[in-house]
Amino acid sequence: MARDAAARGPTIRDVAALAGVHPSTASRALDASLPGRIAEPTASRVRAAAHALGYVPDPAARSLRTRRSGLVGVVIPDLTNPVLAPIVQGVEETLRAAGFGCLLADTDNDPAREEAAIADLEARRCEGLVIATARRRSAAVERLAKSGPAAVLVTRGLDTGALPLVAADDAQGVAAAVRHLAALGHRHLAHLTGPRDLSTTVRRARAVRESAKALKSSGVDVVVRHGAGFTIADGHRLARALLSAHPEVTAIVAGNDMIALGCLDAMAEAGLRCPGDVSLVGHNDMPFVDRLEPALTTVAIPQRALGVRAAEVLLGRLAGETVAAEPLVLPTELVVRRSTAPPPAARRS
Amino acid sequence: MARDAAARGPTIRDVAALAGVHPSTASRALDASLPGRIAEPTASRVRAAAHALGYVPDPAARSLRTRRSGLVGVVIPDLTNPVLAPIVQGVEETLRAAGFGCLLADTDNDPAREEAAIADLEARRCEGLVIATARRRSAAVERLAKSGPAAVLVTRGLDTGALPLVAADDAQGVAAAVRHLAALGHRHLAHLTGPRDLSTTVRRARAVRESAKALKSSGVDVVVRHGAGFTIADGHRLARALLSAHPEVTAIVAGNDMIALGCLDAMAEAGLRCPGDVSLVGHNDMPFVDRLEPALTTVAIPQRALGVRAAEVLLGRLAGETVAAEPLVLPTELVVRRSTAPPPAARRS
DNA sequence: AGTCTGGTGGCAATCGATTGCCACAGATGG
DNA sequence: CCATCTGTGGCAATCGATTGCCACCAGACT
Repeated sequence: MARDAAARGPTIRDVAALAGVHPSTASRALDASLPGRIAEPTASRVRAAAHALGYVPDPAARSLRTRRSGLVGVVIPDLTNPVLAPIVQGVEETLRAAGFGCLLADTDNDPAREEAAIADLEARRCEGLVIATARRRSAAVERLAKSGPAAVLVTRGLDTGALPLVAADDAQGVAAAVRHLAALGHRHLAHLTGPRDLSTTVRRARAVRESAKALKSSGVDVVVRHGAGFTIADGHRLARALLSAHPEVTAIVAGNDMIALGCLDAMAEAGLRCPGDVSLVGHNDMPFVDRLEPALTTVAIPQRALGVRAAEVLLGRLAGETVAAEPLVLPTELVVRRSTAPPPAARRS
Repeated sequence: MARDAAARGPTIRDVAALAGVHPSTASRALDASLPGRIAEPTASRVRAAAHALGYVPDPAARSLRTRRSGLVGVVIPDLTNPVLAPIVQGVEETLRAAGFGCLLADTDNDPAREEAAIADLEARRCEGLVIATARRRSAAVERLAKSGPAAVLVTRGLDTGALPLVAADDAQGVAAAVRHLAALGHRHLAHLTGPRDLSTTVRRARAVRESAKALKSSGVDVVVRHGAGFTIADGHRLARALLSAHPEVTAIVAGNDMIALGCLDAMAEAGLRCPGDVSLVGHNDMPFVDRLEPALTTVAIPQRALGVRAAEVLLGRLAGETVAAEPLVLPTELVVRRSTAPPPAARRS
């Protein structure tokens, strides 16, 4: 009974017949990019016929002929990371408004799955790719600069800069975080972050180092530690090790909010209070971190705007525009909440 | 320079030529569902040729001929609702493993956009639809029971039951919540929830009422209030009104975790402590509610499993199986954390 | 009056894979 | 020795929309 899926809809031939014209005329009449190609009386007759029949062009047939699929692939590392939701939303909304469909692929942070996902999306003839999973050097992603569909990276860029990147101005945000902590009186900072093969990691780590160096005359120093990933568990491990190895540290700048969450766990475990004993700054301002205990001070990135801009850059490329080689950098902002405070007086060195 | 996208890949004709066979033979040799149709030596020659050329069949051409697109549409109300992320992940992973691509559509909780999204997904010839946005009576969704691609609903069902539904056993979870509160000593409960046109809302509300009624002999009563949506703001409004109109209420069962968050805001505003003054139970156990202050007691639903099962049911339908008319109900579990406690003695009636 | 031009619309090829039907060869059996 | 059968592969139609090219017509200009 559920076999009647073969009920095919009307074709352009049906429309043409009803309107009393040739199929090619019907096709042109319905093509909005050809204004005036078909005389108005004829065109409106065709439109009326199409409407009467409920005609919807077959995308497969159209795609076969035009070599365009109307599809864009969106490759993300982990949908359950709340920071990605607004980004994907921005991408989807912008692309949909432009008539593209979004094929979603979650790689679970696995390079092998990323490569498979890109291959699959290519096989499906996506016209463009929005990639949020890129590692600094990734053969699969780099190849897209040479062949394959147009690709735009969000947040995570390539060392070679071979593909357009839309990212937040992490450096500025992180520098603000370091200055904020220094101004509160902290002198021994730590930066706990993710793996070195992600551009976000190195950008943020470099910014932490540089802004600490700029404050060296005030006695500020920083220890940087890299973990295997950007997860709560990674943050937990990193912070546990740090707190025992470097008891002098009174403030942590986390590589992202997930790591910050892990830091909170480690502090609780060690009997340290935040911000009483150790201050903490996150990164990304993902949803709900303002409702944590303590509400997290963090570097806010324009999540939705990142998605929107990435989609816009992609649309530009698809329209033939040449994109700037420089990454498109969107402003960040340090959001000060309750997880940062002056260091405990007793510890002050 | 970015204009060489016309570089078409090899076609089955090229493969056939290289293997020295007819294209139709090549097609059959590459079709895994036709074992033995082509003699093994020939078939392996074709496979070698395909591999050597890096042949990838053109989905448009295949789709045109076979009337199958390999696409499934996923319609969700709001990607930034964390409860959806694991569901979508489960759907995507299961569908991908079965060879389908996921076209994502976010409706922003807007029925008009839902209808548009469904129409678009149909126009793109999706073979199936996973819909998480259904209202109890929705012409656009109901029509899918009669025509259009196979559809499966997640979480939110239709009154008519015309489409298969995969949902959590809310009734059981909510009943456990009510019993938990009653056991703690609460007598005046409230249920603050979403709009009546969502099946989840009525399921949960009914379960609250019924389990309260079962405890009526113990003096338990409940007031139920419906809001416009399932957002934090809705919860906030609802709770503010409730707390002033019903000061006797000492425990709130929220329709979902977002509403619970809003309740927390309203309590803070009213100078009430949770759980000191008012206890609170959420629903869904979305990510991070265990890290709130206070950690939220909530009804956990098997989020990822819901997505997986929904995808499996859809795959079954696509394979021609007849699906049960009864909704597929997955077990829930009350997760007791810190937002529930005995009522303040002073208030006890 | 003849030719040119611009505006419309039709014709047919084309995109690439699939599949119903047919043909041929070799094997089997009567 | 012929008829039938089975296994293998080829032929050509087909899916539906698009588009390069051509044809026709009316009006305009010389």
